[in-house]
Amino acid sequence: MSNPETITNPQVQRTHRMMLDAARDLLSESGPGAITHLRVAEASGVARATVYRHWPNRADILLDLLSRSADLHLTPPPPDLPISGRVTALMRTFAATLNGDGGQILTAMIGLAEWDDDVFSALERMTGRGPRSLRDILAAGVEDGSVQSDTDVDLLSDRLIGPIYLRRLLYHDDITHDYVDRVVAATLGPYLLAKGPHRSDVPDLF
Amino acid sequence: MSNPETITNPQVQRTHRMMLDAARDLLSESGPGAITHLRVAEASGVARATVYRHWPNRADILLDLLSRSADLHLTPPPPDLPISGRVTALMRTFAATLNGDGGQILTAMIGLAEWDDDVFSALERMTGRGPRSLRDILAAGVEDGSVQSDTDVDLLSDRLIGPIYLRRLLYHDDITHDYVDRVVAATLGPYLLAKGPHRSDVPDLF
DNA sequence: CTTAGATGAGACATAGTGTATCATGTGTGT
DNA sequence: ACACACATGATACACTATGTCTCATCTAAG
Repeated sequence: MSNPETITNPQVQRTHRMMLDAARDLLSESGPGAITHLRVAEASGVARATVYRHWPNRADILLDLLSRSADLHLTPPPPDLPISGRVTALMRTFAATLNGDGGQILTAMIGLAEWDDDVFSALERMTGRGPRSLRDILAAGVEDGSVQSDTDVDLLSDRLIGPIYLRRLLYHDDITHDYVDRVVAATLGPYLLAKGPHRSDVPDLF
Repeated sequence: MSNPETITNPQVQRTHRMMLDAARDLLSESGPGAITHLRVAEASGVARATVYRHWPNRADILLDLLSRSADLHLTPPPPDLPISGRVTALMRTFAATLNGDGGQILTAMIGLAEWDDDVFSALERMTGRGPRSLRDILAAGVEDGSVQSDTDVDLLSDRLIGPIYLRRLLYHDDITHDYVDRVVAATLGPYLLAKGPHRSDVPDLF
């Protein structure tokens, strides 16, 4: 039961999904405070003890929800795009996740993670230290000479992602494509080396 | 009782402070989940009903704690420093707040703010949309010609603060002076116009 | 000294936690 | 088809916390 991936028993899968669906509804309707074993049991029609059997702690329910709904394992953009295009594409996808349910669950977990080490490590596993893909793209840029060679890739990644999180977590604003584009242009721009025709605008990917 | 500032009754002030002290201890020892009316009452020796009389909701206790302990109304640095120095000084002060108790309470409140509008507006009031002082400094820089005239001050402020929050909220890393300095150098640097001898390093203020 | 207001003490109904037991139902392998 | 393993349902229990209420007592201010 601890490894939901390896469960084949259809009975278990059925109840698990029923409870998760109920939990998802509770979350979007009334927030994370509404996610209790009791309410999930009542909302899903499952016995209360069964909810405890699937998730011993409340945080585990949220964790389970996040790992499913929030697609934080971002699909890497096509490598034939120029670096700036790949970075923009990745960050727009990331922004879309934050704008949706994922952002809500993520916010709740960031609060929980402050005092619960289990939640923190799970969170770290999912968010990564800034999406790894982003740093991979930047490193590839350094490799092929389109990004300055002395670039601190980790710091640049933080500087790209930081404003996005800030806007979502503290301002509660939707992260628009325009905002992403302006952050990328201002932050990544100075590190780009002219390779082919220089384009200050970003490709219209979506 | 709703306006703690206007209370003159020493009896009320006494019990209020006793409860706040107990709440502060509970928070740093066991996290925000430990802050319940019951525990605050027990830890402070005050009647349980009195705790409810001072703060109807749990979030109000955290709110009260944050508004006192977290010095988010940052003292503006001396105006005789160059812009880069003032920005660095302000951000180091800000980082120090986030590294301390303020960061812990802030994180808890960010989680609560997602579903509680009262908490959100209180949070917004305290954090501002990025510390106002920072944008004031940047605007002053544009004014006196030491920062490029076409600078988007709001965006630049986000890009300066974003990585700081990111490191604190998601990585749980202490925000070092070195980190602040590198963010400022990389982010603010390109917008600075040479005025007097250019210094890429930052003043050693602390 | 008197009075308004705050606190202390305790009761009450309700919600949620975490564990335990036992009967019943479901899936899997023989 | 059958038996066994296992998950679930139902229920009970002790415990913690919420939120409201009442009334006696204490404190501060006029």
